[in-house]
Amino acid sequence: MTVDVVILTMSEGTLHVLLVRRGEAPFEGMWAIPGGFKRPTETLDEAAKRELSEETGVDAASLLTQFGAYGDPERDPRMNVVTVGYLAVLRDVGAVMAGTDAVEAALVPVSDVLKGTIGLAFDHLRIVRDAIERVRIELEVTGIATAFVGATFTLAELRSVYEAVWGVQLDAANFRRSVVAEDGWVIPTGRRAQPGSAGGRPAELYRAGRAWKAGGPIHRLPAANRREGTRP
Amino acid sequence: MTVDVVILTMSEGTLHVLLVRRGEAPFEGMWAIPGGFKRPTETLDEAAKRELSEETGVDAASLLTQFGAYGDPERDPRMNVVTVGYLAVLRDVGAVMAGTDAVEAALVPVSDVLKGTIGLAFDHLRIVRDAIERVRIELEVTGIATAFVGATFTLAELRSVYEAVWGVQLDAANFRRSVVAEDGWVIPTGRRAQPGSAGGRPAELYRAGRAWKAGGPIHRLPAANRREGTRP
DNA sequence: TAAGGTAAGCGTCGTGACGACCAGAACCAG
DNA sequence: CTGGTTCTGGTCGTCACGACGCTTACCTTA
Repeated sequence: MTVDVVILTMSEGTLHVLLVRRGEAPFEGMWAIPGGFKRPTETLDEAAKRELSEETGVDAASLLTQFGAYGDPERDPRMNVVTVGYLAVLRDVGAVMAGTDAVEAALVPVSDVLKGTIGLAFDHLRIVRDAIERVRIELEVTGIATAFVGATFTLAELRSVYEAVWGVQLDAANFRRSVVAEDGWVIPTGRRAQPGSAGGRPAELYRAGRAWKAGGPIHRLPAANRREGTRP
Repeated sequence: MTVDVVILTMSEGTLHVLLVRRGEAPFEGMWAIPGGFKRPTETLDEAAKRELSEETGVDAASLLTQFGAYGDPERDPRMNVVTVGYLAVLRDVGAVMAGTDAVEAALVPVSDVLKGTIGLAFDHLRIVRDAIERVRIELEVTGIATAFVGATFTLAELRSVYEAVWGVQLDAANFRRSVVAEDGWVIPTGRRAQPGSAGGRPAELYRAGRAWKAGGPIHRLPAANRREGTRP
C-alpha cells in the first residue's frame, strides 16, 4: 500500500505539477510523483498529508482529495503494490524544493507531461492524467479555484486559473459579474493591486469567501451547449 | 487489500442496495456489502468485476466504477485492511440471491441504511453513503440512468430513476422534452407499453442511444439556482 | 504636460434553456 | 357512456449568460 500525491500549482500562467527524480531502482533517474508507503497506524488521508508535508513543507489538508486507486499487478515490477492517488493544490510552491528524501524536485508544465515529453515512472502518467481530469471537475463543482491563488487576489488572477485548467478563454466582464454577483464568493478588501508593467487600471484585491468551500460560481461550458460538452 | 461493491438497483420505485449477512466474525450476523480480497494476479477492476459476478451472476463491467479507498487502521478489528469501493448499477436483480458464499442476501432500501435503521458492519455505512453520493453525481454527468432500467423502457420509468435517486419531483412534460429533444439519448421502438391497472394512455417504449455513455440530458437543479444547489 | 496604450470595471442587449401550466389524446373501470 | 388516469404536445414567462461596447484609471513615452 502506497500513497502518491499529485501536487498542482499555477506558475507563469500555466498549470504545473511537482515531480521528483527517483534515486533508486526501479526507474532510477526517471521523474515520478512523490509518494510512499502507508504506515499501519495512519489513515490514507493522514499518509497523503504526511507525504505532502515531507515533500513541500506545506500543511494543506483542506485541499487534499483522494481521486483513485491503482492496483494493476504489473504496475510495480518489484512487487504487488496498490497505490491511492491524492490531489493537492497549492497556491505557491516557492521553497518546495526542500524535500527531505527527494533527490531532485521540479515544477513541470502539465502539458509536457500529458504530451509525453517527460516520461514518468510506473503508471504515474495515468495517475497524473486522472488527477488533471479530477481538478477540472473539482474546479467546477467545488470551487477549488481559490486554492491556486494567494490570500488576496485580483479577479484576473482568479480568471487565469479557470482559463489555464480548462484551456478556455473567459470574458473578463462576464466572469467578474458571475463571481461578484452573489455574496460569499469573493470579498473586496478595499485595496488595489499593483498594475503590471504595461500599465492599465489597477485591479481590486479580493479574498475568498466561505462559499468556495461548497461549489464554484463558474461553469465549464455555456449553459447553451453544456449538454454536448462531455461528448467524445 | 479488499474490494467492496455497492450494488444499487431500482425496486418498487425506490433505490435499493444489495446487502449480505455476514456468516463469520467479526460482525457475525450483521449486514454488509459484498466484497473480498483482491488476488495478486488481478487488477482492482477485475477483482470488483469478479466479486460482482460471484454475488449476482451479472457481468456488468461497463457500469462498474470505483469511487473511493478506505484505509482507516481501525476499520477492521482483525488487521490493517485497505478496501477500495466500487459502485455497480443493475437494472433488475431477480435471481441475485444465488450468491456463492453469502449466507443470506437481500435488497434493502437505501433510505433504511442511511437512516441507520439497518446497522452495517465495518465502516460500510460510510462506504454506502459515498456510493449514493457518487451515483447522484454520475446520474447527472455521465447519464447512468439507463443502467437502472431494462433494454426498453418508458419515459416515465426513466424519470422515476431520476426522481428516486435525487429525491426530487420532475415535470413529466419537461422531462420528456429534454430527453427527446436531442438525438442520441433515446430511440423510439415504435411499440407501446402495457398501461397500468389504473388505466391511462399507454406510453411509448424507447431504447437507450449512444449518447448516454458520455453525459446525461437531465440536470439535478434548475439552471436558475444550480449555483446554490451544493451549498450546505 | 499631453497623448496614446492597456487593463479593469460597468451597462445593455439578445438568445436560449427551462420550469410552470394547460389542453388534448389514449386507455381503463364501472 | 362517464369519469379517472396517464401520456403527449404546446405556450409562456423568467432568467442565466455570452457578446460587445463604453468608461475609468493608471502606465509609458514624447
